[in-house]
Amino acid sequence: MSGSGVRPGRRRSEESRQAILGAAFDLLGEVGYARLTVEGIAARAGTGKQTVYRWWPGKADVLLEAVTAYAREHIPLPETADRAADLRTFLTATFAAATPRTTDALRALMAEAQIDPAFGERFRETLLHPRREALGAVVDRAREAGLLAPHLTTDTAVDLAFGALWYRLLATGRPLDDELAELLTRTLLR
Amino acid sequence: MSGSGVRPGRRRSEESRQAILGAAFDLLGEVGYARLTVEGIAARAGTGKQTVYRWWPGKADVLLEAVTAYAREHIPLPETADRAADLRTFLTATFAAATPRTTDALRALMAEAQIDPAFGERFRETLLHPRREALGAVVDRAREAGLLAPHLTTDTAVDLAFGALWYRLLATGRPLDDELAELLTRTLLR
Amino acid sequence: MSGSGVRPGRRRSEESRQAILGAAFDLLGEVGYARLTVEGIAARAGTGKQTVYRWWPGKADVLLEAVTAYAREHIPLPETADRAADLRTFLTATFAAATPRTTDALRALMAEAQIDPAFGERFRETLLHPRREALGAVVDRAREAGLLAPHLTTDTAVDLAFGALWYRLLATGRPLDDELAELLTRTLLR
Amino acid sequence: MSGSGVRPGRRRSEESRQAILGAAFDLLGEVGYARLTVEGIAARAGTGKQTVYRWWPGKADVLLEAVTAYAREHIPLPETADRAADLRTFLTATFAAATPRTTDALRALMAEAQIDPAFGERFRETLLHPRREALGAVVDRAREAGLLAPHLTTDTAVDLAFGALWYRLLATGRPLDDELAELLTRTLLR
DNA sequence: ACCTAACCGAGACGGTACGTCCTGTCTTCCG
DNA sequence: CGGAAGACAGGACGTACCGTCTCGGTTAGGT
Repeated sequence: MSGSGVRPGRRRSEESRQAILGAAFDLLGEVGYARLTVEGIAARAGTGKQTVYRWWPGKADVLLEAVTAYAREHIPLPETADRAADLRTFLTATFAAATPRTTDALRALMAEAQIDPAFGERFRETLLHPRREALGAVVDRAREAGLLAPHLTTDTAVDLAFGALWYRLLATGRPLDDELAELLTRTLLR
Repeated sequence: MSGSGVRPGRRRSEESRQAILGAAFDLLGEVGYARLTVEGIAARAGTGKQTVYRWWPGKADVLLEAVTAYAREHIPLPETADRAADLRTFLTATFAAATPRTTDALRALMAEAQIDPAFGERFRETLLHPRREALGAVVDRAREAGLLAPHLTTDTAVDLAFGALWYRLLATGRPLDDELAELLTRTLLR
Repeated sequence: MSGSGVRPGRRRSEESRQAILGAAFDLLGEVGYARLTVEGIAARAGTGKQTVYRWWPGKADVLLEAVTAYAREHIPLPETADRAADLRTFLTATFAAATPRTTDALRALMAEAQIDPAFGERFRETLLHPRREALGAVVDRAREAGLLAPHLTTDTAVDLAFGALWYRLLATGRPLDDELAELLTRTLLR
Repeated sequence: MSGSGVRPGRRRSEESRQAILGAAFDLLGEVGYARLTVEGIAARAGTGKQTVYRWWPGKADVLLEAVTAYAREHIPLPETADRAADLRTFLTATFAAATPRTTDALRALMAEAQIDPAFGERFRETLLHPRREALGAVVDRAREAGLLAPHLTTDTAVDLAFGALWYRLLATGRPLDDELAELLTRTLLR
């Protein structure tokens, strides 16, 4: 019997998984990434340290999972007849997802990606590339309609948009608002 | 005048200072920022740990000093009659300064700035702001000549240029080449 | 019943405990107390420093445990009909336990007890008091038989005996031999 | 030939010497021997560290000088016709010199003597031996008068007296009072 | 009056060890 | 057999002192 993929033993506790993701996110807001520890996450979640290490390589990957789940839910991929508006909509929605809490997480993840190359790879694969693909699709549709500025390739256009986004996130703290979305749209399209 | 600035006691050792900056830079290349330690820097430099901590808060500030010294020496501020060419020249020189070794240091510093807010403040003050000021001056002179794209403010233009620079540095690894400098120039100036 | 004393989690490693006690004792003989360090003990024992600090407050307490174990095993409490002989026997056995290696440890412990009052309290409670009690019992039995010198109380007699012992240990280096045991016996009893 | 020991140059500052001895003694009382540091002594005395190290090997030797000066001044060597009374007088005066402040210093010195063998040698030579000589002289005069207990040598008698003294100082904290002086006199003389 | 020598306070230097914190792994018992 | 509890080996942290080495400046002969 035992059948298909059903293995013996206790199943992974969905409750623990949620508790760990939540604890990591909460603690990040409370103490900051520098003082966020796996021990602290486990303690807050009411689990053992091993339960964290069993499912994630370290604290950064816990946050990464928390953030990607959030992004998957909150950022749509617009596809209407007005391809210029689609771009503006995408950027506005992307910026709107950058709440103070997700902002903290994103900055921490980008930092960790610089420090730990192996995590950097996972970070790019899991979060950065999918976002590039999404924006790239919107930009491509604009180009097909002849709206893209002629000296820009898709990749470079994406670099400019996400460059501005991350630069404000990481370096200046200037807001990710509708004004920036509008400005980027005009810069990329014309 | 004023005087009295002469304090008693042994002077700071310039030899140790140089040895520490050099050791930090070398070790960063050899083992990466994650495994760069103050202990390691001191050992390599042939100094005591306390001599590092006496003059710098931590390993990030050592690297910051090493990098700012480099930037001060290698990036000129062009001021010719051709204000469009000045922008292209500035960006090209900036990108050319991003050698593999300085690139590693910059990525580490930006990462540390996210993780340690106090260092972040010093990083912005010491490295980011001066670079923004420099590019801002070049952009301003272009605007005075009516060359800047009309929908761009100086700050936003700087955001776009440095955004692209840092995004490629931190996220994609795409090259900082003359092509990018040319493209940015055309995007900003129109 | 028996109550709940069973906790989850890994048990204390008896192997590490023994290794630490042994390493401390060996290193004391090799380098002396001044250059005996917790780091050295842990390294020699093949454990982490934290495993020492988890169970002992510092290097002195490690030695104290090693010495008390030794004393417990090697010094009997004689109780025969000849109460004068009992005293002589007790002193002789006590002196015989002062091998070069235990002597080193005892001198270090007495020194540390002077320097660190909190350790001093533990030292008295763990090693000094029990030894006083033991000798006190022998002296008491002698007094009940009318053998004790009339002007001596039990406490004072004990002070004289242990005073001579420790003074030779700490100050003069003169031997703790049978002659001293005999002489103390005659001085205390008569 | 030239003159004996007359050298050119600035003379040793008696003021600094006194300030250092006083600072060491005061700080010992305030913070205890464990937290007494050469840096602290120099700072309190208003001198440089080098001035301490120029004249003393370390903090223990500073205290040793302070204590021996005290002993030299306060403990007489009685020499009357009543040789039994002389012994009692000597012990009483010795015990009286053990004020709380000198007691702290003596305990610290004996501790340091165990830990640092080189200092131990200086300690014995400077403080312990002279005191033994003094008591030995008194005991010898008693023996010449036929007053010493017959089974005691001079050395052993001195061991018993100083043994009780140091044992109470280091181990039990019981008082060094006239009762102990009287009791030792009776025990040694018979 | 200058020279040279030894001292002085101050404080940076190369080092060592401290005691703490966290990592990632490993037992142990419970459900 | 997953999971909590928690001990384990390892290693960096930032601090405190050690004893030494410059500094500029003072105080004394010797010439």
